[in-house]
Amino acid sequence: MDRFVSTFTNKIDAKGRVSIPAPFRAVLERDAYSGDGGSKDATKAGGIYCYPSLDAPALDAGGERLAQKIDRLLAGLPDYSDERDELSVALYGDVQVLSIDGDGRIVLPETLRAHAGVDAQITFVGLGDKFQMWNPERFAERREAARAKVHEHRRLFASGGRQGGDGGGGAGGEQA
Amino acid sequence: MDRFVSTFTNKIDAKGRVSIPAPFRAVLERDAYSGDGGSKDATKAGGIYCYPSLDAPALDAGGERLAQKIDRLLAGLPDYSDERDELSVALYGDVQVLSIDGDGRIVLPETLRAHAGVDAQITFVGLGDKFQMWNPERFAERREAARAKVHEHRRLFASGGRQGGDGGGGAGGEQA
DNA sequence: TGACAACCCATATTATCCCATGTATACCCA
DNA sequence: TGGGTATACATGGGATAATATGGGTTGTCA
Repeated sequence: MDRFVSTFTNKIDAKGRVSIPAPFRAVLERDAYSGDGGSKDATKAGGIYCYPSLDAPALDAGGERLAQKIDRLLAGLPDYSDERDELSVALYGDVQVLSIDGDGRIVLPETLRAHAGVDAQITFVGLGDKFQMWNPERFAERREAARAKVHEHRRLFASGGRQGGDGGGGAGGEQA
Repeated sequence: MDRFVSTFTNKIDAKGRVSIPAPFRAVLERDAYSGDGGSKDATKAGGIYCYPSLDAPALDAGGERLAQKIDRLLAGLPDYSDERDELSVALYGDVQVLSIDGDGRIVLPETLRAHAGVDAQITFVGLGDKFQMWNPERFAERREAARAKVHEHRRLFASGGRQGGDGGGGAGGEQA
């Protein structure tokens, strides 16, 4: 199963266009082909779902698999519950379907750019099922925080067998 | 089960390329073949997952098995939780998928080289499930520190007898 | 007709592939 | 056992393809 991994920083040009990192594009294409019955239509394969992150100044995006995941998430909540209504609005309400042009670029609408606080450059961050788009400076902070947290909690999930080298490497961690 | 063992030091050429030590390459290939249903696709078999070590100026790397380890780690967390997003950033976001060319080499991106502080040469250190890449001088220091520490703790687990303190380092046939 | 979006093309930079070389190790044969 | 050869590996360089990015042109809708 393909995942979105790594981070890439690309430019936003005068027209508001951004290149999707090629590895992400590859994941999206495979996703679209396998997701529905194999329509090779570029328009279909080229669309990504994008919406403001609920809890961060960033944008969440992904392909068919992400959309289906949201569906399943909502399906799990009871009909007519307040929670479901709110979540539906929050998730579906702000979703934009962005088409990818022949050169692998999308155009970010002003509302989305505002939410992420991006201007000249934008950072793509792979998160497995989806990816996020960040203002590069803000992401740097976020990344540090995340690394600190993993470092802090590492022993919690290190239980499942000797969590590899950092356990072993831990013997030598005293520099740095 | 194959493991990464020993240490090797190779050169980084003008283009940023490094040869993966042949024994490590062999482990990676077997890993990729056994990991998924036997796709002999070179692209698949040729990729290694690499990310900055959390607590050392080094790079962690491995094959499919390492990737699956990360997946399992995240699979336990609920979708769309803050915690999951945060861990995803540190785990997926920092990972780079480096493809191995026909000559068994990878290209280390500038960001990774910076984190490890490597320039002309780089030391590969086998750690079982994964391996690390170090600046040769720094690794020499770390290894001394690790040996000292092992020696210090030796009596704690010395009951078993065959506790060859070498760790992996000492066994290593340094080359180059 | 004007603004905006989709499309097409040009280009520089970067990564990927392919081939050549030197060297150390393993192998073979006398 | 010694000499010679073959093989595998690390490494360097050049050619080629992919990618990101800038600019222009056409089409579309208000």
